Amino acid sequence: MLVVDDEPSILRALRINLAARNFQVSTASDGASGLAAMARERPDVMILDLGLPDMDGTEVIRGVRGWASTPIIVLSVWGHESQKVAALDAGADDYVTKPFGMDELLARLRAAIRRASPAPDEPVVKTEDFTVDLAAKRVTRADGSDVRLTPTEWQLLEILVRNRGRLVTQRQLLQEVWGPAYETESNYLRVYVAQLRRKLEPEPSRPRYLLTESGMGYRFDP
Amino acid sequence: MLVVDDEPSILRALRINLAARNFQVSTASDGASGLAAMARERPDVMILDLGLPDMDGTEVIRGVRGWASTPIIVLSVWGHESQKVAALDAGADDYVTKPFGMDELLARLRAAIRRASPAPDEPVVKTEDFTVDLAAKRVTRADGSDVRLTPTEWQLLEILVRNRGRLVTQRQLLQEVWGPAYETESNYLRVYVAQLRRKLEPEPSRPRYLLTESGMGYRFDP
DNA sequence: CCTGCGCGTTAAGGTTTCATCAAGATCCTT
DNA sequence: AAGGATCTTGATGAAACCTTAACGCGCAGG
Repeated sequence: MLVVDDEPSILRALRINLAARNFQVSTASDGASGLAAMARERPDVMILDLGLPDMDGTEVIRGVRGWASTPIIVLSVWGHESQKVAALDAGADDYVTKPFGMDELLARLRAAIRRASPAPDEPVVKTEDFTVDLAAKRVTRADGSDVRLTPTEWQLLEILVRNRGRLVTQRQLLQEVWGPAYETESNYLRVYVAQLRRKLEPEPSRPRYLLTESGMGYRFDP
Repeated sequence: MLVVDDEPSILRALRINLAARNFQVSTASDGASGLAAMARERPDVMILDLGLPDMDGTEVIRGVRGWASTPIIVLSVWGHESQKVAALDAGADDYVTKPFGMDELLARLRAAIRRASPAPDEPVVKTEDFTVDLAAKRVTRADGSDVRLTPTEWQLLEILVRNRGRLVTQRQLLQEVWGPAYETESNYLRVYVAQLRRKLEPEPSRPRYLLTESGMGYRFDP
């Protein structure tokens, strides 16, 4: 996170408060060095005071918007409404007037960050023989062909893949796929694990990825 | 655009000003009808007054955020800072205190809309048999002829194409096309997917692009 | 050696889900 | 106000899926 402000007191207050929330804070005290820091460090958010000594705040905003869509929160002493409009239309994401409450600023920061990171990238798990894409709900064999999985098969595989390398107990599997009432129906597991092996393993009767831990549960080993 | 406020004077002022800017405005005067209107009309932005007669404003925000990421701008008389924090953390995008300047509100609206419609990464998707142009809302067959799609057909196709390669659950499709109240009407999907196939697939009864994943949803595979 | 247990495998039945068609209801335009 | 397009709704046969039961195998303990 980058804070650009020419008042040392504000800079200090922000640095302390933000650092206390585990934000990585860097600072700049004029527009030019702010833009330079922006290019150098690529922060997640920029907090920008409009009253800078060297250049107009909207110029800084435009300078950033030319190449990045990083959220910009503008900070400013109470000015004319047209100033807010200019800053927002230049590409700012939010506008807070000083004096401001730290809690409000933090909340607006969270909102800006939340908006900017919409894609919690789901992992793609690869093995030598197939690839599991959790986001697309898709399994592809090494030769490129798709594997057709039924809903239950997919649920089961998903749990095992999300816990890859770890042993998952029969109880947990049954509970998450079939519900708490089926905790003891380990028959279901045998049937469905066998189906998954038939579809995924190069040698279904000698499993390499979907391993049985006798008496306990199953493990997916990539 | 949807405005939810219980003060008729504000409602009128906003309606006039927004309509003058060529916004399509619809209104609601309490939380419940606001949520209903949201589901029914799918506006691009929601302007929400926190002081509603029937329910807490943050509840409305959460109600929307449960299924949509439509920008929400909160309007409120000056209150305690914690109110702002609560609204923003519930999922609001911006917070404006009354009395407010119309120009500022409009600028914040523009900012919210700008953020919500990010640069479409790949607005044209091609297959061997047809081309979908998301920006122009147009589908062209390989021989150059246009495909006529009804609004509902287009909405459905758009979601599938935007998520190309990924499985989209029935739930998500129903929610985004027909609204959260239709989550279980999977009949609609069958009818409309069949229509899309009839218009796009070379062999409608043996789909190549619009694939069914039984029990889970549909997938567009280019 | 026999027995019991856990696991793998297979297949049949019953149920759910899907594709397709068509008729009414509704919306929109003329 | 009529007509066409579009959207709902219901019914039907077909396909996919889930459940269940039966049987074989290997292994440990009696």
